[in-house]
Amino acid sequence: MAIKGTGRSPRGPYAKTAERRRQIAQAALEVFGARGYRGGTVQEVADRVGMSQTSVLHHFPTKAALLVAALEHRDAIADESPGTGDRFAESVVRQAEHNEGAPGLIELYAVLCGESTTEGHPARTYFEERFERLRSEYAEELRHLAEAGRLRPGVDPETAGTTLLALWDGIQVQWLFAPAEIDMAATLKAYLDLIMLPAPAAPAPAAPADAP
Amino acid sequence: MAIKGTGRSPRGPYAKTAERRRQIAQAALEVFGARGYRGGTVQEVADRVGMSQTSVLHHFPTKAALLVAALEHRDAIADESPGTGDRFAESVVRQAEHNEGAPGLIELYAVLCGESTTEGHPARTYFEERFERLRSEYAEELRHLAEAGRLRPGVDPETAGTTLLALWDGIQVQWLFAPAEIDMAATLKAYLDLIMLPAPAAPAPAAPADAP
DNA sequence: CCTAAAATTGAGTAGTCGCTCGAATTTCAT
DNA sequence: ATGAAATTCGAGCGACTACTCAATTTTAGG
Repeated sequence: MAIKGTGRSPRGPYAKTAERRRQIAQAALEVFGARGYRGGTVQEVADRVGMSQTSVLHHFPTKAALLVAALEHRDAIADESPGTGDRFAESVVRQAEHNEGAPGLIELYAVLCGESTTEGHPARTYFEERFERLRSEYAEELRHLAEAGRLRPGVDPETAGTTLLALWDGIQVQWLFAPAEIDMAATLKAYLDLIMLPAPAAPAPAAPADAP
Repeated sequence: MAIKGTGRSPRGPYAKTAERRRQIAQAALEVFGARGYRGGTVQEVADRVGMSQTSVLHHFPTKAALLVAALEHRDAIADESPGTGDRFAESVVRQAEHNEGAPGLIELYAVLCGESTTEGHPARTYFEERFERLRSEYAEELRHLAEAGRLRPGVDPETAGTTLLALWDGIQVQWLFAPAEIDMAATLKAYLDLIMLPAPAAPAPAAPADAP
């Protein structure tokens, strides 16, 4: 039998194709980050990879598909699942510091986030789902911290989660306009310090030590 | 001499012109809010006012000028100078509640804020200046509150001002994606309650009143 | 009323964009 | 090697864009 694996007769992609697609996605990330989706062009992406516009559209059939590829590529690079428990605040701050070193990621995020609120924008559902997912992830993490007594009394985990997400997005935009004046990580840390209580210095002793 | 006032011979604008320009600016606000600057068209603005594209460009010579007019029109409608002292927090929350009733203003702001971070965007300096102005306004207001002992110890006025601004912008974006789930005013109030201390119940009596 | 400035408009221009089509070239299992 | 599939590309299409120009209509000062 000449059939190998499933009986699909068409040949698969060539060896270098995966790498080519990654190059295109990276270029799309940079172009849409610098010019927006509506402002960027397929030609510009092609130029950056050094190939023809037609070839780019061979790998990603439409401009919208190119945007989706750019967003997925960004996810693969930027998004790190937040630490839990004690490490939650720490990991949020660390990721903010890390992103500061890759401005292209922040640009893409900020530009498309605003642009995608417009009618019929291909990234709309991406951001809708992302916001809902992150809100519930943050809220759950903060709920655990509250149960552990690490949250300042009166702080609502859902509200604080929404606030943290909004603050993060907002501070990125301000940073893009004035990178010298804005310290993203410090601002996030200040908010987290506000809603969180310091860990007990040591495992709380069952009974206070007697004074001699 | 036939010269009247300053010696300008050309006639001024007609009576209805000011109103026409306001209509155009309002339409531009709606169009750019719903489609963005790059996604919106001059023709669409003209259609909404019910006049030809050429006439719109007679009043505002370029598309960029149309955007500036839309932003200035928004400022005239939306921006209210924040109250001072005790009324600062109150007025921030009130303005958030008020804006919720005019989604077009929030759309324009959110869309253009992100879009204007891109290269050569005509609204870039508008947002640069706006952010810097609001940061210093908020910081100064919070500094006064700190001097009055109304700020929680350890809260830095500059950081809190930047945070408030970032939070406000970020929560607007989340609200645009999920208006049913997000309460902008409540989220802002929760942050303000976190950084502020309640006013002393009454002017501290010099001496406790005697009980008969 | 008259007339010059202001406002409005239809037609048109040059340019750009996403995308298609057919052909040439490269890859790679046989 | 060979040939079919995968990839690349030049040419071009149709639609849309901001903006211009010349001509007409409306306004209002004298």
